Amino acid sequence: MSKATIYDVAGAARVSLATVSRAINNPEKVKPETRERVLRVIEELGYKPNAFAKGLASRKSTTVAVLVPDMSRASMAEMMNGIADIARVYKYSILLYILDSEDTPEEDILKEIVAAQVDGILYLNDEITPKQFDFLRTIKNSYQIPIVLTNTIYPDSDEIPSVSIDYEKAGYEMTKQLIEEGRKNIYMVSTVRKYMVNDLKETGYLRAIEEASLTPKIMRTSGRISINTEHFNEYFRDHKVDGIIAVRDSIAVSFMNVARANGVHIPEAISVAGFQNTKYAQLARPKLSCVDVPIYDIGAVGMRLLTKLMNEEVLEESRVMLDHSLILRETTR
Amino acid sequence: MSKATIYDVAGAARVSLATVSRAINNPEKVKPETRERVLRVIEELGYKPNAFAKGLASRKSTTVAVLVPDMSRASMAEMMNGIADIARVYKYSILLYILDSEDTPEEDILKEIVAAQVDGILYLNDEITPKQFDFLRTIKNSYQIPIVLTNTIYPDSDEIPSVSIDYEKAGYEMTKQLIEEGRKNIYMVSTVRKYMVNDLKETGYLRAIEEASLTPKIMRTSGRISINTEHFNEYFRDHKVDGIIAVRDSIAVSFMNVARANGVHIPEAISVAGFQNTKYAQLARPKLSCVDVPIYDIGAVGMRLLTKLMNEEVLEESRVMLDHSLILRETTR
DNA sequence: CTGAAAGCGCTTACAG
DNA sequence: CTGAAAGCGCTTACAG
Repeated sequence: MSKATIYDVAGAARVSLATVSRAINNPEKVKPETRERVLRVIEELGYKPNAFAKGLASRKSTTVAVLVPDMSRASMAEMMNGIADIARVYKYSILLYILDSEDTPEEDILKEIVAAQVDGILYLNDEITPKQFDFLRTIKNSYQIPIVLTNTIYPDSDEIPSVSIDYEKAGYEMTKQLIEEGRKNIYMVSTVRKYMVNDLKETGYLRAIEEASLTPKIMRTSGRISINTEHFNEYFRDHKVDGIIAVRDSIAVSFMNVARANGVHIPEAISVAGFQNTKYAQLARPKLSCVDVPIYDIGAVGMRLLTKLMNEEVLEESRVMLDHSLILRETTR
Repeated sequence: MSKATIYDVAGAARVSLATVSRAINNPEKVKPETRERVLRVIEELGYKPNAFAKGLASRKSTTVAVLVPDMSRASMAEMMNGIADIARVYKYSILLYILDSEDTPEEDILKEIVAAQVDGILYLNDEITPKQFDFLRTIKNSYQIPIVLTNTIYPDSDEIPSVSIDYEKAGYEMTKQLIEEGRKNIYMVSTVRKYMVNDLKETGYLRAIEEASLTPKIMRTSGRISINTEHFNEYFRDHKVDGIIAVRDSIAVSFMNVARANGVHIPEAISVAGFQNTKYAQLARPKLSCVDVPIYDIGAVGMRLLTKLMNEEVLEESRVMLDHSLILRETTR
């Protein structure tokens, strides 16, 4: 039961270890009979090449690093599913690096990744700061490690390929939807921290609002429910609101709760929409209208793109935008 | 910027590569002056040992495999955070293996893990079937790889250490709580599939129900919202219900939605409770009462336990139960 | 305390 | 098509 080595296989198949290696990695270079004999022995012995020896000798790891700045988001898990499924198809292993949201010692991570000799990197988050982007660019340029941004886009630069949906367009469309419902005082509820993707949603929102000659109103909240509650309460006292587009489903639901507590009916008085189509949206009452983001697919396509890059194939496009759709349920009319 | 090797360091520090290796791994075995000189050079060159060479030579990978049968659960992400934080402290890397829920070719995964030479394995899920348990036992015994079960317990066997809360007790306590509220027709809403942890919750429920001489009523649902809805509707037609304990928060919320649609008031007519204290529970209206599971801690303690095992330390206890608590919000009275 | 050398299990030109 | 041999970058007894 202890692991067989390539020598064991070579001995049992009466060939040299070089032939065993070839039978595995370049089957076409070895005579069919020999190959089959070797493969049979491999099967019998349950042989599997030692990943370290292989990595050391070949300088390739068939491993990708997945950098996750923050695992706490619900969508991360689903994206990981997409990544893992494709990784399995292409025989890549996944090394997971969770970056602390605040004090990320990026130098250390960099060293770790380099030492681990990963063949590629997937950066998966809707937030990416200029500093983080520079960090990724350094890795890419200094060590020639291909990188794909997953579910985010870095503006004004095609240096690092990305996979996401067209968040600007999605923001535009959802805003347009509320405008067509006759809403005049539409707020976008965005986040305090600088999230690239939320910026795009805002841009889309602003475009639609301007086209309709309405007044743009952007409200920024923290992600924390307790703080939001107070924040929203204020708005009900001081402002006129008849439409809300939140950058996340959970924020939209949080808003609805406050609205209800203030005796406001949804969607009669206010239309509400979110982003992502999470379980929160389905579980909420009334059921939340939102932008559906194909998060599994984003992960899967991102990983697929990375395999191409690692294979040194040429990409047709460096910014892949998957299709999204508006799911209109009960919080819009 | 291309990676320095141990030879570069040795050359620059005017020592042999053996000394460099010792300065890193067994600092006490090298004279302070020499050590400092070496360490300074390492710093200057930005040297980081090649993980493959190190793994190959030492037969240790400082890598742990995290086996995740299903990434889609919200709690998984939070548990991963706990694991990753502790892994970082002890300098372990994380290799992520997501098992397909259905057709897991366990043999393949086994081979991969063995080939990857991981030092330890974390199995993280609330479900573990006898088959999966046997699989883990095989790995443990045949390859001497330490394993820790995270957020699950395998009954009647201490062979594999585990970290979780006392789900039986939690189930008991929550049931007791509803009984003390005067509820007589308390249902436990559990899952169709065989989840070990849910079995424990049921056991606790049954114990409390029996003690109070009530009739136990276990309803099994799938995890899917649409199916649940129909299922719950039936219950309202045909059964008397005044208490619901769902094995997951999301199921509890789903139930509440159906209750409301049937004109039933919560908590006046029915007390409802869930498990986990997820964001669903906080976002729901009325706010859901539930058992709080310290999921981050479970991950962290699980990883910590694994480091001890990998270090061949003796464990004081092989079943670690962390504290839980009942959070009584608005769905109980 | 330090160095020379073997060895970890593979891949890959280089011959044949 | 196949084999002998060097080499990947480390660790670790073994001497000294």
